[in-house]
Amino acid sequence: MEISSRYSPENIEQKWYDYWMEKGFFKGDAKRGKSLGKEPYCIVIPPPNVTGVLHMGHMLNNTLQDVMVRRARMQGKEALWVPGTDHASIATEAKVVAMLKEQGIDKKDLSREKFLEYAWEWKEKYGGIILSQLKKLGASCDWDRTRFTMEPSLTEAVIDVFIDLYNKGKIYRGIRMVNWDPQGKTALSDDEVIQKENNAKFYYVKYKIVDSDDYIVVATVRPETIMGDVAVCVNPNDTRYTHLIGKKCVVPLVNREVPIIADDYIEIDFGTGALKVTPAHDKNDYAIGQKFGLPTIDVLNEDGTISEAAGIFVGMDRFKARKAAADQLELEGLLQKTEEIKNNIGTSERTGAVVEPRLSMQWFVQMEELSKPALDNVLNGNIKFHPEKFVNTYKHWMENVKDWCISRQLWWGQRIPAWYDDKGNFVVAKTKHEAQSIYLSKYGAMPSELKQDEDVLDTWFSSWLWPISVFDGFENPEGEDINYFYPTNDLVTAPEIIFFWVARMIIAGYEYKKELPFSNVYFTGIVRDKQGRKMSKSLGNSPDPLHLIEINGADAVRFGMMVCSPAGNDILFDEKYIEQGRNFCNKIWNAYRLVKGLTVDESKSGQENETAILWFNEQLKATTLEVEQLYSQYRISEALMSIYKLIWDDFCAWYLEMVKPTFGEAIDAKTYQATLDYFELLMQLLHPLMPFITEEIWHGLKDRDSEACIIVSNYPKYKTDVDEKILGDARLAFDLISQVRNTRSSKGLSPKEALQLSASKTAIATLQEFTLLIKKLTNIDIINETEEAPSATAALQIKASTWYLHLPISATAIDIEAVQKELDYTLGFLKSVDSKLGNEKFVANAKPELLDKERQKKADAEAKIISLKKILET
RNA sequence: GGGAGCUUAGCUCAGCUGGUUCAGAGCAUCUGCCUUACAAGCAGAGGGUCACUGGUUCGAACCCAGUAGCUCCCA
Repeated sequence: MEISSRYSPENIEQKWYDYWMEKGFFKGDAKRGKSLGKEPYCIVIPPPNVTGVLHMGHMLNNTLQDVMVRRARMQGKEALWVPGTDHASIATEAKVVAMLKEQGIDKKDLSREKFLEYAWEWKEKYGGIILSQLKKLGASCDWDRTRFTMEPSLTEAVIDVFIDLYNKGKIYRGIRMVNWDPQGKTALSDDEVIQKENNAKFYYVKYKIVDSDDYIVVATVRPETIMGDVAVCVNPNDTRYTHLIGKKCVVPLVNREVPIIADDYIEIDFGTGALKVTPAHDKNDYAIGQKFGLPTIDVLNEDGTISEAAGIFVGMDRFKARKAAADQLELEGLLQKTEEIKNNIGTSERTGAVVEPRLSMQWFVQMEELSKPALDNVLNGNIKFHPEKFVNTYKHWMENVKDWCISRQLWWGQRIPAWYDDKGNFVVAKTKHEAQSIYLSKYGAMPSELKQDEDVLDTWFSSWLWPISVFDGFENPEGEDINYFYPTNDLVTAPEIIFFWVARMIIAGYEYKKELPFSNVYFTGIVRDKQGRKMSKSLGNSPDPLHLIEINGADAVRFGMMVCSPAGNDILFDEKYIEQGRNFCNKIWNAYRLVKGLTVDESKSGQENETAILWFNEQLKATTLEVEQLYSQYRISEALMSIYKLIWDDFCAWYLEMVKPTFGEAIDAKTYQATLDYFELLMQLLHPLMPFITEEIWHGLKDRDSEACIIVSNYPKYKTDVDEKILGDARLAFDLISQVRNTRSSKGLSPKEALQLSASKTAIATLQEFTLLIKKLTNIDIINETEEAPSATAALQIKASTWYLHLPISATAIDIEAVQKELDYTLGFLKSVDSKLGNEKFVANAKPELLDKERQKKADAEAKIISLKKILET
């Protein structure tokens, strides 16, 4: 069989993905799981935004989920990974509006129904892109279960939950200062607002004191809101202004007389110490307004233009109005000065527009009580966060949780099930019909007309139900799936949505299932470029993941993502990592070529390979256990690195070199079988991380039944303890081997020239099992027994014993300096051990095991010193 | 302004309850090799006052305090 010396993933990956799909290996089945008594293992995907295309963050996130679910599947659990997307109200609506605009259609000219038709059309066309991209990555989702937050069952769940919470008094409607996105023309929750540093100007504006020629100067960054001023506020302890408190001043531009009030909220040192109070346009001002019973004058329209109420600049955009107001003030001589400053402004996560604090009537969820069990169960460890540090963040947020604004002034989403009469009375009900009967019983008369709320619910109000709603757990609380797969096991997500989503899912879990939605939350890092910048479309610093897969193969890309992503740390992505993955694939592939190219000779005993086989078995066992440990701590990158080294160093560099027959020779059957078995186990160990190449090789190694695939094979597992003795001996043998090779290379001796070794009887005895291997791997033909240092040799120090490599006369010069250095180090080391052992407090306080260890160190060091001195004497 | 976290080789990170044969890994760098599985490879090598300053301790990269720098979250 001719196999290429380079691994080419292109055909292999598609082939196996199709095959897995055809065989239905990705399916999770509650009935099957239950009847076979299997443990369920479930992940629900953090539903990607339906408008999204695959980016590096998705790659990282979904590779991790795939690793976990594949491993669970191989461990014999009934594994299920539920895929899906969310409807992303704002983002999708913005996309659809933009698309319509290109076609010359204005949203304003469309009815709600017509608009939604377009939106659904758009969703059908583009909404599945991201999921199909995940398939290229190898994601083993149960695609038949793909859910969407706006499909009927999930929508019904949202509406039912809204009604339920309303009836429990947990949802209310009220006028609040909300974050307003003037571009999306909708309210946003606090979490959808991103603070950005901004260069702004402080305008120092003179407010004339009534009945006086005096002025009070107010510093503001927002002169366009002056028309909404209803007071000027100073700190009562600010002696500069004490005489003005209680007087009135004149608001410039509109010449309105307003009071000068005092409150200790004002920071004396900030600006001029005098604050203009604009309750309609600032959260803190609003609070002051409430406290002092001041009116509110809303000078902005919903699109961010100046409103009628302002009296001037009506219809002008807010930023233009800022300039206009400043110019006007300047003209009137009321602008004392300006000053450049840096401040933070809120921007909309979705549209990027500068968010406007705005008073409006919105729906809210009362969070304080609802969040209690969600906080408790994270703090007590029922739900674990990885890394743990996020518990702090979570705790802080939950202890200061604010009510959640859930209404959005959009059409794409679940419409709020509230019904209004023409007087503004309302009832909450699932249908108009029900609304009418509730209305009747509530208000004692039939309404002339009931109109449903125009607004829809926040997308996260759908997503927080996701772990329940994907199993139709609201519709059918006793359903087979929800009972079997809920609570789910692991959630993998980005820390930036810990509040948006993770916290709220936990809340919903306890509210509606009286139980946690998942046991573990793994927070990934943010994918950055190697300069540490967040990857983003606008920076253009994000590679196209599909292109990367095309060029390098999904396995290499997965390797690259996993190897540089320690839990919870941001990852500084560099294509070098993918190259490393590609090289790794090639390494595995060539090992496979070697093994497949061997011819077997049944007549050979293979006795010389016994040690190699025994040793590798223990090494494989040890690493498998270590990997198990690492997985349980969610240290995926370290698990991968352990497997990498096991395959590359232990298997390829040591084991295969040990058992490889000399050129042209055949291998014995027993060793060949052991090698195939090991290779198979290695592939299984690696499969969750690199699914395609492992499946390919696994099939190539042995003849398989048609149903057998690595993806559903049994994950390597060991019950017996590791034989530390053979691992320790192997380390010594490897040390000796590399020292021999090293000496050869430093003396310029060809590896082809056979040499001899000498060592004491005891030294040889320690490595008895490995002598054949040592000879083979270093091209040594004879090992002599000697108690004295032979001449014309290089001394190799292996722990406490010395080995002598016989050299041709031309290369006999001993590196005295190196030996002396070694001796000095060892003497120093012995001294520190001695001083420790001579220290009464140490001997009294240290644990007995530690004492033994120190005594052993002492003995070893002493032996080493003796042999080093001997070398120097000769 | 409040809170959390980070600072270990050129880079990305390990280093679990303090104990020098633990200062480590991968990548990168350098040297020598196309040695019949693999140059996407093999054999070697160099590289760190564990941010800084004090303290606790028989002993500190690890614990404590302070300083500096960086990051994130909240206002």
